[in-house]
Amino acid sequence: MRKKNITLNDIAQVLKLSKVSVSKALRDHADISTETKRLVQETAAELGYVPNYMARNLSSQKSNTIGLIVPKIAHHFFAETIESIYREAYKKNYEVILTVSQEDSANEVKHIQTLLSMRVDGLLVSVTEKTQHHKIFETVRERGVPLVFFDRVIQDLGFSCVTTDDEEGSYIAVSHIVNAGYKKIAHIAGYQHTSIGRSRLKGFMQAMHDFNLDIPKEWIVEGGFDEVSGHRGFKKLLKTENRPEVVFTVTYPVALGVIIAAEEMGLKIPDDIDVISFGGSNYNHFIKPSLSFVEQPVQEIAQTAINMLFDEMQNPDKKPEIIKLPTRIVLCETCLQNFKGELDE
Amino acid sequence: MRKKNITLNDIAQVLKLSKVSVSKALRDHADISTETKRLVQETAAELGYVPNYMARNLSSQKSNTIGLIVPKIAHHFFAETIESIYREAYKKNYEVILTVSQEDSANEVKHIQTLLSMRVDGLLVSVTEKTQHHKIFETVRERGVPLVFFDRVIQDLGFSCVTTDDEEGSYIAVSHIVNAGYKKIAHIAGYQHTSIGRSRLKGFMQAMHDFNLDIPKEWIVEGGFDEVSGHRGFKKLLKTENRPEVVFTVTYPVALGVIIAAEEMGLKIPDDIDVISFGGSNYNHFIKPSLSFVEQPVQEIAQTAINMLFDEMQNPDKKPEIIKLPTRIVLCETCLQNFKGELDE
DNA sequence: ATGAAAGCGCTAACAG
DNA sequence: CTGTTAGCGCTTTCAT
Repeated sequence: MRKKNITLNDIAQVLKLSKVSVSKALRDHADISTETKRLVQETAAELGYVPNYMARNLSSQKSNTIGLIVPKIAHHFFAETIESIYREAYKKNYEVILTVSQEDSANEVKHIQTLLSMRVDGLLVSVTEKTQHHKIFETVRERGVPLVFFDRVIQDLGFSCVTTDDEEGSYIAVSHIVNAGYKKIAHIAGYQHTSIGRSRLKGFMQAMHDFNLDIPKEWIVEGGFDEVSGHRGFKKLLKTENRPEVVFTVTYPVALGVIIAAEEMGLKIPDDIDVISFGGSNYNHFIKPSLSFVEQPVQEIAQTAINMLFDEMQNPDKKPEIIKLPTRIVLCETCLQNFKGELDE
Repeated sequence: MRKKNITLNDIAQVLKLSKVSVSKALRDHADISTETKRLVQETAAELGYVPNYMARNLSSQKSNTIGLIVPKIAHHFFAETIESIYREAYKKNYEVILTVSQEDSANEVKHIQTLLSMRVDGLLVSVTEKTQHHKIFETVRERGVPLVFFDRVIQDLGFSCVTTDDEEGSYIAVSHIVNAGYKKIAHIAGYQHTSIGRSRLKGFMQAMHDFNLDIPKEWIVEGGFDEVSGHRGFKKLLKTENRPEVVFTVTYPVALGVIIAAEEMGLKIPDDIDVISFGGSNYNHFIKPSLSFVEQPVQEIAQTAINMLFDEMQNPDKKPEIIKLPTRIVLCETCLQNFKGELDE
């Protein structure tokens, strides 16, 4: 027995106006007298009028929504990013349609199609750790829907990208590790078909090279971005004869995997083996030992990405930009120093 | 220079069919011959046709979306719940529109209005810790939009509710604490205008009563659900002469606040004062000491809630149900026992 | 098996 | 300032 929805016409009839005037009044259009506006607003409220966005959007040819695609939610970086994006979008009176690919690129494709069908005004995407086929993004390009990649990006597609300066971040991490007195440094890296996997490894290599440090092949292990990958990677790493003194992980969850693996193997962190990670977590203070890490500018990434998207929505001919935001290192209980008494000077 | 969107008509013209037939063919309607269907699907793909959901929904009077409102995302319970809800919705080919109230009931109202405007087919909501005015929910009722509350619910509004069995969970927690040998038990409780705040306190009181334990007034501190509240609550609790031996917190983040406060005061957990919480976290294994806690059936809540919602969407006259899902206790490094050598038997 | 007509609720363009 | 006329792209009867 659901009540029929009130429409513009219903209000118009009550007030003996045309629905156009009502529509205008409701949207505070300059055409309408203050008096009529008041009247319309009042009766709309009385009748419990709820505008129908589907109709509004269909006729105005814009949806006032942006589509957001992330690989997962229950992850510090994405949870924070999503919250920031929602906040920014609300400020500009946009609605966000969030979809979760669950690290599955088939889902990703499906979601982009859905979002296109919904006629979102723009797209914000962070790709899965498996995304390889770029055909769907060409479709997006063809439809002329503005898109901005963030964090996990695909650079050569002609879309704007906002990321952490991953390369520099890794470089900073290695510099710090070296300063702490280590020479035998391993890297549990991300998949090399992903942007962050590649850039973080690249910064690592560059730094190692600049510091004249050896990089035995076994000290670089490639994998995903989650705990399981960290666990697996660490075990693999410790199988070799030539053990590293410290492990730099591509993400925080990977470092967590390392902690578990180390515990299983009876290794104490940071005494037996030390750890530092790319990316932190809001509960890092609570874990023992709390990890030193390269901090990503989470808020800034979200804000920059959505602002760029809005820019492109307003100006479709805007040239795509690649933006890399700087990191800083946060020191906690790991990788403090390895001098066992010797001083830095 | 964005390309014009392909419509049904475009396909129809190419194929010299009517748009009706094309529409039917695309939706695999029984009216259409297999041959024509194939033809239509092919050219649709060729032309890069993307259906316009706004138009489809406007004309079919349903949106195939459900609205989801949560107080925050970056919180273990909600992050997990949201992921589950998305998964379930995708299975049934529904899209989810997530909105975040940020614990602000004005936002909550605004979001519900937006969601109603979007003509979502159903609503899934967990209210803010401040929600007091229920007028908006009456609006939802009047519009006949199915709604299911989950976790943070409002019971007396005639909507279905799915929650943890909070009362029982608290009871179990206290039972366990007593078994561990404690008698002086405090509770950092949630706001008493919230469902979970009330139920968790109620279970606590009942258990204390059944075990014939004293509850000095100062041992019950009321507040919010976040770290800050825990921190504040603990400090307040420890000001009294008569210190409790153990603190039972209304949420996991509150327990984290307690940990910080205890650390600041130089108190060791669990030796100087012990802690147990309602609700856990996926990183609990990593913190020291890892907390024992009452585990909420996160997945089940999400699944039950969304299934009930789908039921109500299909059968609008279905009676609302109140469902409480059982908890279990998870023992980690706190609240293990307080016998200092004495055995349990 | 196919299509013509009507309409979902709204906004835009143009007149008065 | 107010209203008329046309759609937006699709689905739903109801004919044929």
